[in-house]
Amino acid sequence: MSTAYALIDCNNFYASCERVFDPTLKNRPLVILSNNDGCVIARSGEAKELGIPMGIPEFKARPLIKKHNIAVRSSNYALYGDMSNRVMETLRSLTPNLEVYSIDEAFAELSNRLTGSFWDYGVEIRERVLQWTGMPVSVGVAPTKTLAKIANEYAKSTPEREGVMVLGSNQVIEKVLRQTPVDDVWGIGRNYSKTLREHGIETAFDLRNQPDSWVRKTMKVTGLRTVWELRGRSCLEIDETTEPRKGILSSRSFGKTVTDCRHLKEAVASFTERAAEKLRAQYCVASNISVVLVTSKYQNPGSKYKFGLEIHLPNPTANTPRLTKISGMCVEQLFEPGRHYKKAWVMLTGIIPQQEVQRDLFSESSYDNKDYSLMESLDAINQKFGKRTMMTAGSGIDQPWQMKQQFLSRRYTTRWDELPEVR
DNA sequence: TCTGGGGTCCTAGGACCC
DNA sequence: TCTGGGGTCCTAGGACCC
Repeated sequence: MSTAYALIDCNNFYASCERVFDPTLKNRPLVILSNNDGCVIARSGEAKELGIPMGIPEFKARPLIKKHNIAVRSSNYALYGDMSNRVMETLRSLTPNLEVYSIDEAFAELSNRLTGSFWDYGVEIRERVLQWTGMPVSVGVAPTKTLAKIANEYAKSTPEREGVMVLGSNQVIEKVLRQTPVDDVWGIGRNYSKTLREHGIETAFDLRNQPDSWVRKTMKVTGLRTVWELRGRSCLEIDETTEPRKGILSSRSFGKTVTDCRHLKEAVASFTERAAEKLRAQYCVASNISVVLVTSKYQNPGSKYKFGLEIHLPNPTANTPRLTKISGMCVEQLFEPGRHYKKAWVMLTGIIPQQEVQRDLFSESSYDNKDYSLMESLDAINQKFGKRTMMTAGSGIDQPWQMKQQFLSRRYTTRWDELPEVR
């Protein structure tokens, strides 16, 4: 193996973050709920063993939670985001070629190492991250990213591996692929795995042995890449760049259903505010904004429950008041009395770097220097004094639609007033 | 009663151009 | 009856990821 990829993945990331700052949670089963406390989105190892499934609605899990005295937390993204940065910085101290793939995983490219030393490298990563951040991680090493994912999974589920697995020789790869259910392969989701199983393809090993033409036909080029990667031919490279996002979405379910237009406009205004903030954080402007209002899809199954509108902005902008005004007009058009709204979202697309904006000489509404410095001060104030210190009046003060967060832990690392205390 | 919030890539098909 | 051949751009929708 001359070039190899490592996948470093935090174990039960959200649960581990909570534990770093609250030792009473050690060894106790723990679940983390989605925004709005709707579903279980993360579980500690103990909670998994007790049979709490991923994604289950909280009310369905409640009997088990009671029975086993499982600890419950609302998701605390301020805390998780900060912990994630610490882990990634630690990884960068050990490997220059790092691709941060998600909040809790990163790929590293390892060139010119001897097979023997991959294992040592994995152990070193684990030890350093644990020591510097308190976060347990697992490491999988293999000739391709797809195989590194599988190696990582194997390291996690096989305690004897002590959190590190190297897939080097063909014999070992084959043995592990035979044990890997096809739906555990990266890139194979619910739909494809159903199709594959209908064709008698049960394991990663079976999938690897399918002819290219059939794979291409049933799973398109992305599927073919997956199969080649399983065969050890690398098709996916390390991507270290952080390109600007192509779309920025801000959405929330409401704490309780919203039926009046004013509150709906407030909610959408505040989502617009957040989206615009993200947009400016990457020094970009948007050329389109779309607003979607959502009612319950469970209430009248099959009937329409999403109502959306997209507006093209002749002059791309990142100006919050301007965007808020447009999204408010969308709400007015979409709103129908009598509907019970559960959720809304605001999406910004057609995103281009600020400097590349075509100036429109005859219009005052382009994103000019005055706009820019106003927004810059707004962001600076909110960063210094906390979110929503300054906001547009349209986003409402009382915000009755705010999400439920009954079990929120403190933002230990990002708020002075919520630092952990030692007695 | 109660069901998350972000993202990516690919493809097909239509509009439109020369 | 016969009815070009190529291209681009955009959108909607479907698949996937964490």
